[in-house]
Amino acid sequence: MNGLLDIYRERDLLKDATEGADEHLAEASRTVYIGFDPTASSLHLGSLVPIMGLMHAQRSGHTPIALVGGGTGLIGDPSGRTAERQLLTKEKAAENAEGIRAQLEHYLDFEVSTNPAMMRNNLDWLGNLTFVDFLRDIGKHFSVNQMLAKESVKRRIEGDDGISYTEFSYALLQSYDFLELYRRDGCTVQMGGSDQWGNITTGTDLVRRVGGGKAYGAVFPLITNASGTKFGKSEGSNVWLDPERTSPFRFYQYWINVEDADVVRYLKFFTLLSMAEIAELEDAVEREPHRRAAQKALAEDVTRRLHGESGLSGAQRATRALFSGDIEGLQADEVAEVFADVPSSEIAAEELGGEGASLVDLLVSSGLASSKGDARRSIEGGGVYVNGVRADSVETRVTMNETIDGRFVLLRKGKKSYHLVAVRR
RNA sequence: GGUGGGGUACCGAAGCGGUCAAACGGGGCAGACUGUAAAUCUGCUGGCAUAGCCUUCGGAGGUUCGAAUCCUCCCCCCACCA
Repeated sequence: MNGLLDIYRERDLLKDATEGADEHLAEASRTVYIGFDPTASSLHLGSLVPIMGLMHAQRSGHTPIALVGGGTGLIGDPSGRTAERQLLTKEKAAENAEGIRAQLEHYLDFEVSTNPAMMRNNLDWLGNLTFVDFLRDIGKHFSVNQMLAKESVKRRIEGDDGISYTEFSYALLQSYDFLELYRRDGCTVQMGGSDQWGNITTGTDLVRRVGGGKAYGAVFPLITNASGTKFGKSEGSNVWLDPERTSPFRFYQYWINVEDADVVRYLKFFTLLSMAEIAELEDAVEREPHRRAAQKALAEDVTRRLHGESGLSGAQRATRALFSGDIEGLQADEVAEVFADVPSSEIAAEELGGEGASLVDLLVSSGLASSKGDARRSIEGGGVYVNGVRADSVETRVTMNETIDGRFVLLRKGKKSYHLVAVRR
């Protein structure tokens, strides 16, 4: 029997696992959990590996639990803050949990009768926990000596930054989560990113000591880029799963732009394509890299899963129009449709009358430039296009003559940043 | 509480009375080359009314013709000691 961990291994998704986890997961259907941080109402790409981990687990017959840290999220990382830390209200935490659940539904099945996915919020038990109870029931079972030996703690103590008591205690709270899930849902396995290894093993210890049962842990590798930049960031900001925050078009583009050196690993991580299919794509990267078959397959699969067939086709239409066709030939209606996904703003028709509006101002108001100076520098560097035509002067003004059917002006900065200005009458 | 070392632009890090909007590296943005890739090369990277002006070097005062640089007080961080 092929266990869950073998599936992870095959896809390079397993960094480490506790003793006996292999057999435990191969023998029978188990309940496994991963924690997600609910500081925002949306997850981003950093959570995609754990999500895929749960997805594989459910597909192999296990019951996945997504735990949102409504309680632990409150104390998270206290360093580097000067402003008063705004505590999440219970309502806000619940609201964020709802948003996260909606996103997880694209990956996990909450309805299936045999092993439906579940959501839990640790605020349910941490919220009522008193400090004294915590010290008596949980703290008692931890040895400070052992905790100091944990890699994550040791590094902080030896480093220049030190570690606060709050953060030091974080591992205990996370361990307590595991214990609660073990008691409530019979959960025996916790998974997470490799940075969670210390917290996870601390949890398995607690379950053994207090719960009297066996518990296991497994961690996924940290995802890196071949070029050393941060995975999951596009132009410096997070790529979100929420279409309101990251449009399907941008999401699709993120994957299309994955470099050759990463694409095969990402196919293993983020799609369910078989190893044979991936091997074929790997071969294609080798033989005819310019076709970028692997990037396209990756972008297609990942976008379809999250944004559905219509989200995918919209993204592809926009991509075709932007990168292979010339937009000059498009009708206004087509422009509107194709760029539905692209950031847009409005401008009053009067502003384009007569002399028109200055391109510099438009770049600033559209957000393509952060200041007028920035806008000027971009134009001087030859990186700004109006309706696909390079702007050659910082004095350029945009008038009604430049609009597409009097309805739109398409601004572009560099190769990939677009902004559609709609004319309001 | 004591002693010592620090707080400089997105990050790291120079500068230690004028030539400082502040070296250098990283990151970011743009251009060239390409395959919407990587690597490489080039330019830019506080704001504005851009040959000029304004606001920045933890905070507030002060000395000086002139301060990131000197003085005073305060705040914060780190290490060691208690």
